[in-house]
This record gives sequence, structure tokens and C-alpha cells, in this order.
Amino acid sequence: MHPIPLHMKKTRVRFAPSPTGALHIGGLRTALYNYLLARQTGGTMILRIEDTDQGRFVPGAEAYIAEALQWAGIQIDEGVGPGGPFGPYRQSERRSIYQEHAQQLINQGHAYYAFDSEDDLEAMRQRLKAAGADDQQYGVGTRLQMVNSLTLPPAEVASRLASGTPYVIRFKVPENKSVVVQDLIRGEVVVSSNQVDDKVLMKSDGMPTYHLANVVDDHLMQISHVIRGEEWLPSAPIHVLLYEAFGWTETMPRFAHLPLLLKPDGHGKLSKRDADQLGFPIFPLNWKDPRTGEVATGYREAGYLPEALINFLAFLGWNPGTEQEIFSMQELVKAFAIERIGKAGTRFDIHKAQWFNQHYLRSKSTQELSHWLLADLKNAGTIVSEEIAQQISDVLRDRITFPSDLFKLGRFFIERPLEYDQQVFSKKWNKDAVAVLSAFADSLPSVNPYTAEPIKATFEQTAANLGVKPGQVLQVLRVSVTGQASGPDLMKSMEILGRDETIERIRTCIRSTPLPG
RNA sequence: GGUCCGUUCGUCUAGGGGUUAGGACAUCAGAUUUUCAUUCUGGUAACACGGGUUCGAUUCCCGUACGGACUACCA
Repeated sequence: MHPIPLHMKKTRVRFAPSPTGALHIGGLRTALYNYLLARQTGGTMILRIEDTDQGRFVPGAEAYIAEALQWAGIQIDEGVGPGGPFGPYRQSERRSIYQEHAQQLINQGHAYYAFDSEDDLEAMRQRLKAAGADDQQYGVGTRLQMVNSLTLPPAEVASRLASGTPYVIRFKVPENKSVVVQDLIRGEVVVSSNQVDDKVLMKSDGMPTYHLANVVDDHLMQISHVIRGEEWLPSAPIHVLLYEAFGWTETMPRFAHLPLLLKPDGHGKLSKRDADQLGFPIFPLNWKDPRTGEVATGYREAGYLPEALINFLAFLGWNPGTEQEIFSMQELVKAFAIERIGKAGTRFDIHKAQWFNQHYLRSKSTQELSHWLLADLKNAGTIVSEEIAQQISDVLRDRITFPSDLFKLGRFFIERPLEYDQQVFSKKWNKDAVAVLSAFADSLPSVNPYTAEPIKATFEQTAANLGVKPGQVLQVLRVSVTGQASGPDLMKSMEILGRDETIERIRTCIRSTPLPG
């Protein structure tokens, strides 16, 4: 079989999360970049689950990841979920494949059995540290001092294996080689193989480590581009060495190591532990930790629209080189280019995400907005007509960042004020104000039609008749009707409220609020 | 400690040997608005430092500093 030259290969990218909990926002960005490249090139987006660590497996995590991707609009073409010709796509279901490949490396002298106990390894590290060695790794310089098939007689190795003594399979890193990683974002990264340690390939529980599994799977699944976080850059040389040992260099995928997403203070990468500690979500969806029962807020539940999150995320580390900021997924697919991904770590600033959200929220139809409001009202035990909900939504649309703001800011339309803003009343609640309000309430029944403009004219006329400037009592009127010192257009608000309700609110206020002194 | 990666306004970034170093978010001011918000206009604000190379470096090279990642039988 002849390998297909890389440049002719169809783009096949994978997102390969580990089901150890919720997907975090950095992972979502990684998925997004993979997806954009796949779509742009007419390639395939694959979801592979890297569940080789049985100890860290978290029930529900896989379903969470699938739901999060779907919510974000990242469609999976192949892999866990849709299936495909290169399955299974869960690494835990591919044990025998890894075993065969590890065996192949052993047969070819690229790997060996190691029987060292944890104590042995710890002792080795202590010894090296005490000796002042630069590093304390199991590798070129130390492997011959350890308990493995390189140091044990063949018969001893065979008998240990036969008797079921626990062992791992380690990669035998070649000596004195310059390992070159070609990175699409960073260019050439060169490391001496002497710096690379003899990584464990197969663990004693029979599962592969990430290093083996990822290389074997990417090869077998014909992955063309490995786009992953920068935290993988240090181990990329191992992967390159593995491709070489397997004889797969011709078809080795291209690497792109994404800049890290940093905490807002720039110290350290954003991690799952930061969930709800930083004042903004770090997970796409709410996540309930099955062990502790704690719930971490997700972007979806916090009121972020998927298109806003995607737009925001796309710009964390990438930009189109133009001054356009607003991109739909379609536009991102067209404009995306790996070469335009930056190198430096990116601090996470939620303000911009909020701005994107505000932008996208405003572009929604009044009807869509009203559905959010209606849902919140229903939750609060209130039913209003869709027509009213739309009127409220419309008057509020320029004042909201999240859908929930509709309810927060529009609540006064539904509920009569329980108290009145004292800042305003302490200064402006006086005889004149009461006189104007009272007269205004009296004249409201004859306003025709009962809409903002005539209401406004009536109010101004009423005030003028009593020798008061409208501006002096407008604040008071607002508070009497809404309870609040600020809000949307008052005249329009009174229109939406309706004639009877408005009159009632003004009268109630006058009745219940004594004049000072 | 070692290896690797990085460093343009507060933040995300454009740019690139000669520019008034551009945009966005945030912030500030003014205008509009009956309030607040919106909107509009304007402003403050950046090439980490030191050496080279060069007629000229923010841009190229080398150091230094600072930051980050990795350094598991985790991914």
C-alpha cells in the first residue's frame, strides 16, 4: 500500500477530549478551530474519546461533551455519536489495537518492558536529584540502571511476564538525535532526543498512555492535522519519534499547537478548577459534578448565545487581519486560517464576550426576545399575552445583555411597585408634584388614542397648566408608575401598561406617600 | 532546576526596516435622550530591556528580564 502524499490527503481533523468532567472553554475553542478547518476544506470533523485513564473517568462527561458541541453548533461528522469507518472511536474499546502496536515496537527494538515499582522510580528521581542532574527522567541516561528487559536476562524477562508480574512498556528513545517538530503556528521546534524520556506507552493495567494511543489512532484514522493546545508542545517530539519508529513519517499529520487561554490576571492557564471562581463561566453548559453534587454554571445557562460565544472564542488567538469583528459560523469557516493564529497566550476577558452577546441578542427578532421573557415570567408564575411580552421586549431591546435582563428590567410592567425610589422622592416629592400627578391622572381617561405621543402631550399640558415645568415632575411620575428612578421610555411604558393600570398606579402612589414636613 | 514556547494600548489584536503604530472591548469626556441605557463624536493609552546588523529598527539577529507550558503507569 502506498501512502498518500500529505498534500493530497483529505483534511481529517479530530477533537479528542478526555471524559474527565465538563468540557472547558479552551477545549471548546480547540474543537472550534478543528471544525473550522474541516468545514473550510470540505474535510471531516471527528470526535474521539480519550478514555484511557480509568481512574479519572467521570460518568456523564461524554454526553456532556456531545451536548456542548451541539449547542455550540460544532457538528461531528464521524466518531463517537455518528460512527464511521475507522471505529471504534472510544480508546477504551481499542485496547487490542494498542497492544498489537506496542508489541510491534518491542519486536523492532523500539520499546521494552519495564518492571520498576513506584518506589524504584521515586528512588531514581531522588538519586538523580541528589547527584545534581539536570533532569530526573527515565531515559537515555538512566534506562540501563533500571529493572527492565534491557537490563534483565531474557529468561528472567520471560519468566516475569509469564508469572504475571506487573509491567509497563516504555518507548526506547533513540540517542543523540535532533527531533524536529514542524508546527504550523510556531515553525520548527527542535529538541534533542536526549531530552526526551522513555515514556510509558502501555500502562500496567493494559491501557495505553496518551502518547501511544494518540499516535496510533491519528495514523489509523488518517488524521491530516493535529490541532491541540500548547500544553502538548513539549511532548510533540515523543510523538514525532513514535511516528518514525512505526515508519509512518510519510503520512504524519501536520501539527498546530494553539496558544493557551490564560486566567484574566495572566498567571496560569485557565483550568476547570477556575469554574465559578473567576466570576464568569468556564464551561459551555451547566455541569453537575457527580461526586460532589456541585453545579458549575455554563455559558448557556448564564444567558450567552452560542453564536456570541463562538464569535468571541474564535477571536481568542485568531483574527482575520481585517477590521471585521462580527462573524457568523459561516463567515468564520470562510475566513479562518491556521497561519493567522497567534503564538502568545491569551488572557480571558469576559467583557468582550458580554459585548458580543449584547450584539447578537439585539439582532434577535422581537418575537424571539419575547419568548425568553415569557418563559421567565412563567417561571415566576405570571402569564401575560404574547402581544404584551413583545411590546415590553421591544422597548427593552437596547438595554439588555442577557435574555434574563428582559425579565429583570421589565418586571415592573407586570408587578406594581412595592416601594418607590427614595432618592427621587426625598428630593422631588412635593405639593407641586402631587398636584401635577393628580391632575394628570384625572386627564388620562380622555387621552385618545391612549398612546405615547398623546400621553406625553397631555402630561406636558397638565404641568404647564399648573405652572410647573414638565421636567421637574417627570422623575416623580416615573417613580410613581414604575417604582424606579430609571428605565425605558416612560410614555411608551405607560402606553404598554394601559390606561387603567397607569391611573391606578399614580393614584396609589399619591395615596400612600405622605408629603414631607 | 531542566527543556520548550512566548512578549505591540488595561484586554484581544493589526502592522511591519522609514507609519501621525491602525481597529475592537474596557475606560474617560462631549452631544442626543424626560431618567438610565442605547446611539453618535472625541480623548487617554502600547512596540519589555540591552547589544548588534543597517543610512535607519518596534519590525531582522543575539543576549537579558519577565511570563507561561511541560517535566506521571493524567490527558
